[in-house]
Amino acid sequence: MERALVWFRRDLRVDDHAALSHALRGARAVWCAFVFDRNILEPLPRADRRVEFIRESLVALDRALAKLGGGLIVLHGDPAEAIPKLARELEVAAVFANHDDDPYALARDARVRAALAETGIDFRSRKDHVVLERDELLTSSGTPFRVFTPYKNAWLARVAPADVAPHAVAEHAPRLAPPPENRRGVPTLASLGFAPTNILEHVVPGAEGANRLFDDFLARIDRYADARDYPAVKGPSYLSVHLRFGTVSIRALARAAMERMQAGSNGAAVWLSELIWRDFYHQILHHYPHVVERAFRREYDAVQWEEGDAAERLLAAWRDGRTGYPLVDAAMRQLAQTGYMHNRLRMVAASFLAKDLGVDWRAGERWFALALNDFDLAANNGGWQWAASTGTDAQPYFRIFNPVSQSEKFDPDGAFIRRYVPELRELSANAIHAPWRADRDTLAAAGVTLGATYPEPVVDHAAARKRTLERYGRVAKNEPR
DNA sequence: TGAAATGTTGGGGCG
DNA sequence: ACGCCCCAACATTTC
Repeated sequence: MERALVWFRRDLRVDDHAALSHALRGARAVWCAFVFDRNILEPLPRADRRVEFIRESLVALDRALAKLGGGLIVLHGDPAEAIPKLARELEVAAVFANHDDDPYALARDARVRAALAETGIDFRSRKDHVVLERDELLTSSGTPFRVFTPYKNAWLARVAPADVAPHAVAEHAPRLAPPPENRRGVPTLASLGFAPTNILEHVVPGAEGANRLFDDFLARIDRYADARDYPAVKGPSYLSVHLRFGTVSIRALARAAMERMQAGSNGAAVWLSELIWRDFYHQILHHYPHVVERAFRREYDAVQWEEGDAAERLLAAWRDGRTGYPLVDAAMRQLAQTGYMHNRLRMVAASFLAKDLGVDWRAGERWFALALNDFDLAANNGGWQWAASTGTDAQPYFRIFNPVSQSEKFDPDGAFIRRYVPELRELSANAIHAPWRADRDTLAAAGVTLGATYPEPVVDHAAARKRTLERYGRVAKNEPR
């Protein structure tokens, strides 16, 4: 093949890149392109941290490609038009891309493929974003795994070094072609119609940002198992946003985790499980796309969630971090302020919305989808369905988090709460988890007035718990399965 | 990748 | 010394 085009989407790096490696090995001249997808950008609020992360990561990607003699062509429009147009202009024989199994992306790629085919251009896509995808790992009877633990065991038994070996790029780099003169440069945020955000205060974009985090994490991965549940502690890798946009390769992470696990690190084993959860939810989305709209366990589509103004007010209080439950509020404010939320808190916040407020989990899922820098449809949907007990391998519906005991367990001295709910800063560890239980003097001494400086609890947990047991119990009785 | 309700046990205070 | 009660601590079951 003489000429090829690599279309970057959620894989904004040069190293260990399946489509790029494949194209470089198959063609004499290879161009690289990214499209700011109008269909995705248009409905977004005019300030979105992800758009800024992507833009900055593209600048880094362009620089990395330029160092190898190439560069990045960045377009703005509908990919189904922009990619075929560019491919014809460059007279390539094929467009290479990595799989993206989100429903929108599948439809988009089908349109691109069809439009390319009109002028005889191939569309070739490869697995890149997960270690095992689609039908690669099935039960012995040939059905998809629906429960995590057997999936994980099969995954560990099945994944060989070859599955996580890097896709070579550097040695074929001389085949990279520089962008045409009129196609140079990454558009500014303003020219895309977006305002700057605060993401650069929290995240270093691009492969360099990912590598820094990864180095930092490898130095403490052995402590991951013990540290990961405490939001005030630096336990997690914080790599999720980089995994989402492919500024780091999943294979590089899995490789390191497997090596350290074999060397006896329990922390590495637990962290690898989290990477396997990611593969698990991606194959769930592939096999059961109805989860995007409905419960994985269809009988739970019949759950009667709270509705009307009261439900809207509860949802707004949850979203804005003013439920009166300090850990929940701290979590929701961390999300709004930084675009990140600690994983333990995602479970606490999701459980609170579905099982304390009785609000349809899909409303929470939508908010997370807007606010999370690392938002990934498969993982976000899986996590929400798990928390709402409607999902695959979900917790039983009667398992209901107590937001106060979760707080006492996982933020024992209240350090995390104080960081994001500063109006409670002066409360002692005894009082901070449930300020409404503290006596008048304690609150006054800390400058707290419930209902004025900090909300009263929007619901009573014990009563909410009973309502939730009834809400789900009706379904479980009516439609056993 | 719970929590609450209920049951059991055992130590200590006390008459 | 003994029975009785209380209740914390732990275990089991129930949701």
